[in-house]
Amino acid sequence: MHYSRLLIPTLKEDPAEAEVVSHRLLMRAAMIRQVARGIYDFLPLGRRTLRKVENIVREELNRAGCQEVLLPVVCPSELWQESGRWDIYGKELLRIKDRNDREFCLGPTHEEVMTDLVRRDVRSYRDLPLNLYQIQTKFRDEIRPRFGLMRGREFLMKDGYSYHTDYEDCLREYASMREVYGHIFRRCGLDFRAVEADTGNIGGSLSHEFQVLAESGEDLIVSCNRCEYAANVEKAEMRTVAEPARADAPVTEIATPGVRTIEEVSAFLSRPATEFVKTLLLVADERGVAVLLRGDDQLSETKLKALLGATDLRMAEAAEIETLTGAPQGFAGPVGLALPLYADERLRGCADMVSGANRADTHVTGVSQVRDFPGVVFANLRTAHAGDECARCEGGVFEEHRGIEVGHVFYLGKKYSEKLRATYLDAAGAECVMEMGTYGIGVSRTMAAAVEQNHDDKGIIWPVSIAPFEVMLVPVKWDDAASREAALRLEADLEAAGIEVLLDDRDERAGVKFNDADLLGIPFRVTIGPRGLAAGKVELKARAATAAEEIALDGAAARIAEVVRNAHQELRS
RNA sequence: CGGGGCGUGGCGCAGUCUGGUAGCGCACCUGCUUUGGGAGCAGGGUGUCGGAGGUUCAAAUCCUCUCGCCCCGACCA
Repeated sequence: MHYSRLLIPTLKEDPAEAEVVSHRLLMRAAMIRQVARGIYDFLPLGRRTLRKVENIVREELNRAGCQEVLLPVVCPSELWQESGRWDIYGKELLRIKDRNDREFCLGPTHEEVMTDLVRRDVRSYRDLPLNLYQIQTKFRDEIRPRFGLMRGREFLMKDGYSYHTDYEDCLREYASMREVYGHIFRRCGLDFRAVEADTGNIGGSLSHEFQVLAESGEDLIVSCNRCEYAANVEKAEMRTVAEPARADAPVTEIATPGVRTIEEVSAFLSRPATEFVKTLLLVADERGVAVLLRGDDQLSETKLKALLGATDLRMAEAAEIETLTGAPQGFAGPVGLALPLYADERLRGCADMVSGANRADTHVTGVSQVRDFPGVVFANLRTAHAGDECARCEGGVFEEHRGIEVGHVFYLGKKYSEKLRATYLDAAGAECVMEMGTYGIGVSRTMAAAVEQNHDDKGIIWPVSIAPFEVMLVPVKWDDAASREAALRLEADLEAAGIEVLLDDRDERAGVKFNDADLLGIPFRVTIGPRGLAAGKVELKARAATAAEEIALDGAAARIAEVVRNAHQELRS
């Protein structure tokens, strides 16, 4: 392919709105353009990379026995009414009406539609198991789209759903998908972790997220340095290490006018945050509860929600706090608080702590758990951090990473199949509800994650498996007949060898070509110039490498093709 | 939804406070010179100043409304 024939309007300057590396570089390298908030065009190069990711996904899934289908973008509300999600999904679900005033939504996920397909056409246990997937544009009207392709409203997603006769078979498929996802992301050249995750609103009880490690990631995860355990910090199970108990002290009230936050009170009293009981007021399914944490810990709402079995959980508003505690925000404490109390394990048996007094402008010191607030339910409620001890092994310690969630696998059970009556007849002729699993991959997000992980200050460094082209030919003097001839021949030879080649046939200065080549990030660059040709040589440089290698023009195509194949091979091992 | 910011040529921005002929850099077009890491000179085209309304002799600039985009928060596959 010749550069001048492709639409590649690279940008010399950073677009003002791009915050993160992938957004900036994908824009500058002319792979994407924003059309509206969270909605993007894919230009030719971007389309090619997206297609590469798609094809890796497709190949690996097909190999694992999954079948590709294509479901509609516009989905009738009836199915969503049936599952009950029409009313609970909220504003993220973009709802539209047709000319007859019938309600539809743009599919943000397709459990309903896929299950509808299956329930209509699958009758017998003989037809199961079944794993169907599609690669299709999704729309979620996110409150706050950001970071380019990382959190768009419209995005390309692979979503798959599996149907089984029983739990064991569903778990087998779940494990298989987990493994396949590993192959997929390895082939995409990504450094990632499969982490245990919360199942959120989708429901179900078993879930792994595939997190690409990157500073710009929106998720925080911990992984054990000793065993395989890795989890979202919201979910991670860690040990509570016993602290040396401090001596009891009498409860003493202290005037703290206008001093509210842990930081403020800590500074005011000159005592560390570790000696504070932080009291948070929340509303769980319309019911007020108080959660106690050590001053320096953060609540994991995920863990609390799981503990309470609540479907709706939110922080109390200022007015509600006054009603619940009798004091303005910033002065709540466990002593004498007439609410259900849930405390993080770390507070078990603590003594001589500081907390709010449930009275305006007043705190108390000398609070002891056993003596002053014995009636609490203890649980692991705090967010995990680096340095916490792993609960799954002996002696392991957590490391902390930021991650970009590019894939998830969920065991769903019968949540949707029951509501939508997806049933089959077993060998005995009895009607049974199917077991389900659901498996997603953010295809466009994976593309962004790859850039987050593979770039330098000059541009993108695509892993060869998802690069828009494998080799870029850069004749530094396009108007030099010998250079041109050598470049065209090399292009033909490489293409004959099945290599995807981008030939920069622009009549530009060398500097411009090199800079664009670095920006586009095509993994191998071959520089062709009069200087080298005089000696029968061209220059081969890996985008990721600093040094170039001189190779003989004679046999160059074979040599380059080999290097490219090796690079592919490395991602498969 | 709350807080903050920004909309001026394709891109990046100045000009707005203090109203008075709409600018700069890059890109683009033409010519000459140049040519292995974003060339030089000369010439050229490019704008409903996001939109609507208002104030004024006069509005990019002041006022009101509105739309879009970005950031922070709440929220969330």
